[in-house]
Amino acid sequence: MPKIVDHEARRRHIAEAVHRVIHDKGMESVSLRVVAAEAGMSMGAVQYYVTTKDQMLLLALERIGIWIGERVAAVAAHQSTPLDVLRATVLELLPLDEERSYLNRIGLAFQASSVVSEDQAAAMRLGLPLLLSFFAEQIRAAQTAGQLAAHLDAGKEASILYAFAQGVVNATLVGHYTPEEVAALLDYHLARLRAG
Amino acid sequence: MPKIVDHEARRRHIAEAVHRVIHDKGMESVSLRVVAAEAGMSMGAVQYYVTTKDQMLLLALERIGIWIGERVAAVAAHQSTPLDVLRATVLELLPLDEERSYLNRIGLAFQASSVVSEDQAAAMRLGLPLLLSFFAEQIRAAQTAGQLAAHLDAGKEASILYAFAQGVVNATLVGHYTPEEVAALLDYHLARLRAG
DNA sequence: CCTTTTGTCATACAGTCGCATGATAAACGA
DNA sequence: TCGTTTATCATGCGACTGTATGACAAAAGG
Repeated sequence: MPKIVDHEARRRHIAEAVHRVIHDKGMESVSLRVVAAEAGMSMGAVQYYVTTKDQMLLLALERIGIWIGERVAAVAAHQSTPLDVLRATVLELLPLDEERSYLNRIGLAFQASSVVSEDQAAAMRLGLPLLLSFFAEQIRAAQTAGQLAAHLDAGKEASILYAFAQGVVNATLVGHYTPEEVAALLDYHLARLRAG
Repeated sequence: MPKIVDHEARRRHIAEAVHRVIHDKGMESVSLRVVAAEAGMSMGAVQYYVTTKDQMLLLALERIGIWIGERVAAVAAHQSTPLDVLRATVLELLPLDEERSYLNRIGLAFQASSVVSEDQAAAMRLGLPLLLSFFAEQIRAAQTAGQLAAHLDAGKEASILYAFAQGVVNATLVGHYTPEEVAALLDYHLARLRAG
């Protein structure tokens, strides 16, 4: 077993163990020992790939950013019109089923954690502009295709759309909305953008 | 000093110490000892008013809900038209200055914590419908006053407005938006609701 | 064969955690 | 005045924390 080890795979394995711990017991119960147990390895092995707890959390944060990005890209690729892309990608970000709830629970935990850790905040800020500019791009494409009103400010609409999604995530995770209500809200908002 | 003590005041004092700890060092570093030190009292004294850590956090959560509610009510009382009320109360919820950032940092921490604690989630769900129905009420009033388009669904608009606010809070606390951008976004959205 | 590298492990360390307990002092009711 | 209640405090307990260290096994290079 020694010598030849796929470091990338090991790191991903650790990151996913962190994800599961955060999802099941919250950020407060993330510890090297707990994560090691969840990953099925000894504490020393975890320490070999991750020297500090902060680094471990940062690894898990980057990993989930990549994961979400891949999911969004995959969903976007299956749509035909810009408006469909927009709607589908926003839906992908909302906690409408178990897997998306899983991602959003972890995301919200890191959101709060980032307020206190500048390293994590910096990692969070990396993905955000990408998503916002992607949204804005789709809005502009939908405008030229006649799917959305031409007078909309694509940049501001993208920001509002993303903020709306994040806010809905918060409310839904504390149990305020059902998936049906969430989808209805999004469609109501998007319909508003169609008419001139 | 013994015997006659204002329990309400003591509890508020403890809750505010919890708030400061959460704001400065995050939810993870909330402990009975740290809070006691922050409150300037011994750990035993804290335990006398709060038997468990979870109870202490719940106290701090309820207290901040009350605080935000009072602030919103106070701001709303100083406005003349329904649309002004709406705009002013949403602005009050956003991290546009140090005090509102303070409140929102703590709020976001509890938002994440509530995902894992059902007690806290229940407390969170108490205030939410009140705010949403208040928003909806103001929207309807603005509609009858001719300030907002009559065809809007007041309930859905209220939900979207609140979700937008929460989402903007998240992004701003991570350092993505400046206060000016936040205010511009809100005004852009509200302006959209004016025209028919 | 021997040495070096790579990976894993158990353990030690000082510190903190939540919670429980018993002592103590101040003010009230009798 | 005396006991009771109210409030505060210091301290102990076992468990857990993040990090550091040294031993050790398996493969690779000489």
